[in-house]
Amino acid sequence: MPVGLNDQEIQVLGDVVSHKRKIQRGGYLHRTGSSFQSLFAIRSGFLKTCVLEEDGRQQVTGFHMTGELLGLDAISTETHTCDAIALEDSEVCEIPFAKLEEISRTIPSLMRHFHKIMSREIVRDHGVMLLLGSMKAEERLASFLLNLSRRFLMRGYSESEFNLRMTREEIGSYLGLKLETVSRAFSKLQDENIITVDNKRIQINDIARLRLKMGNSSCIT
Amino acid sequence: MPVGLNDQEIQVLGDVVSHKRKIQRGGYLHRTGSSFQSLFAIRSGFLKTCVLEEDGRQQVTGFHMTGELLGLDAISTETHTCDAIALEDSEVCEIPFAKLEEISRTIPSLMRHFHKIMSREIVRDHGVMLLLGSMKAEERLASFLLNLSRRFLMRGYSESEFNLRMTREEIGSYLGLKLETVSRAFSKLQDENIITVDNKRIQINDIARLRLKMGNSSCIT
DNA sequence: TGTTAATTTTGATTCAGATCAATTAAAGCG
DNA sequence: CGCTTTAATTGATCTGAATCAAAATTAACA
Repeated sequence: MPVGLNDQEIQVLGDVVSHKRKIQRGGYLHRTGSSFQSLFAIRSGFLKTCVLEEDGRQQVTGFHMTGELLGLDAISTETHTCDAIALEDSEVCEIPFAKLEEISRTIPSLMRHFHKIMSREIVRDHGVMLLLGSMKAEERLASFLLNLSRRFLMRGYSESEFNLRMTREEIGSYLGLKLETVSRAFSKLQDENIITVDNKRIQINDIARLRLKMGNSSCIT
Repeated sequence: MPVGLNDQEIQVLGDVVSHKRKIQRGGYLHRTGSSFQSLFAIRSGFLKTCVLEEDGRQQVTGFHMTGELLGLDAISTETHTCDAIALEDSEVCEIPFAKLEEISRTIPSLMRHFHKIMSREIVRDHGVMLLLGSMKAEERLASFLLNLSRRFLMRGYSESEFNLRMTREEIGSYLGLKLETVSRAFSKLQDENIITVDNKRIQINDIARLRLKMGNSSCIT
């Protein structure tokens, strides 16, 4: 159930959902090149999507949590263009895309909602492009933490204290930085008393100053 | 008329298109914050989309040519999230989005096609993220030129010789580089006899070696 | 629980690209 | 057409992040 659907829509969408699927930490929801049948709505857990380069390095294209929809990139070629890997035990609903299209034909609000979700993904990606194209290390990390914070808040969790599910290397891949640079940026923000870092546990002490760190760049949605 | 529609679809879509609009070089098709009513299909010309930062600097998020669809990002909030500016005199068809949704309800192939276009934009953005996150200057420029080359070819123009419509600064903004770095990368590729540069005129002499320059990174679609 | 493997932090050094600066070339335009 | 403005190239220098390296911490698991 994507964030923002009303009860009626959720009910109808419930009929579309063929079945639930559990993915263990480290497991794949889908792989690059595998054929596309369904979108996946995350019910619980945390996943990353990444494209694997020939030489083995991976580029993380996103981190995804409850309520988000995965697989939108695969509609285009009917083939998944990235790997989706669970960073903790997760549960997803499989939504056969053909069925979704069929049903959305009769429910305009569902169709509109689906279009908005796709559009939001495009806006998000533009935000990441801005981040990668024009921000420096510390600004990128601040932006990343504020984005996570906001998403946790939206889901009813603390916006100021949370556990990272991903490694420094995965953060670095997403932010276009090396893991050492990510680690140093964490330490720097901690030295300035803006955040407290205890390995994966992050506490934001001064969200206003963290926002300042991000600079004048547009916010990632 | 987005690339890839069949005759029947184009005809139906023709009924949706409310009117054509000309934009002079330097003119705005839409501005950040303006309300969203319509998508725009480029009939001719060349445009850039960019987000403007508070301090006046701009980040180019894309270059767009004939057959491409603009405004997808605005569906989400019903407000444009970027400026679209013509880099040469251009002509677009306005496609009222509400009408498009309505008609696509009765023509499954049109709906599917629209979904594929949105999805392709997401895939493209992931490609740019990869470029910005993991490629170095020369690789980025090679990737950019190959992408342009392919798009010109698809439209019946030469893949090996074309005019850039944008400045070095705009290329740099798109690629996350400073204009001097872009200029140096051009000169380097020319020194190696891979391309010939005469200001905005580009000639690709050895497309195979240009591809090698791009490295092993996934191609931008 | 102990042992191994993976992750994180921190320091030293290097380097790609940014910045600063000056010249040249091209594009507008009265 | 000549004048002004904008764009592009190239050089010199600086700097932020990458790389190399080592230690410390945490997680995995037999």
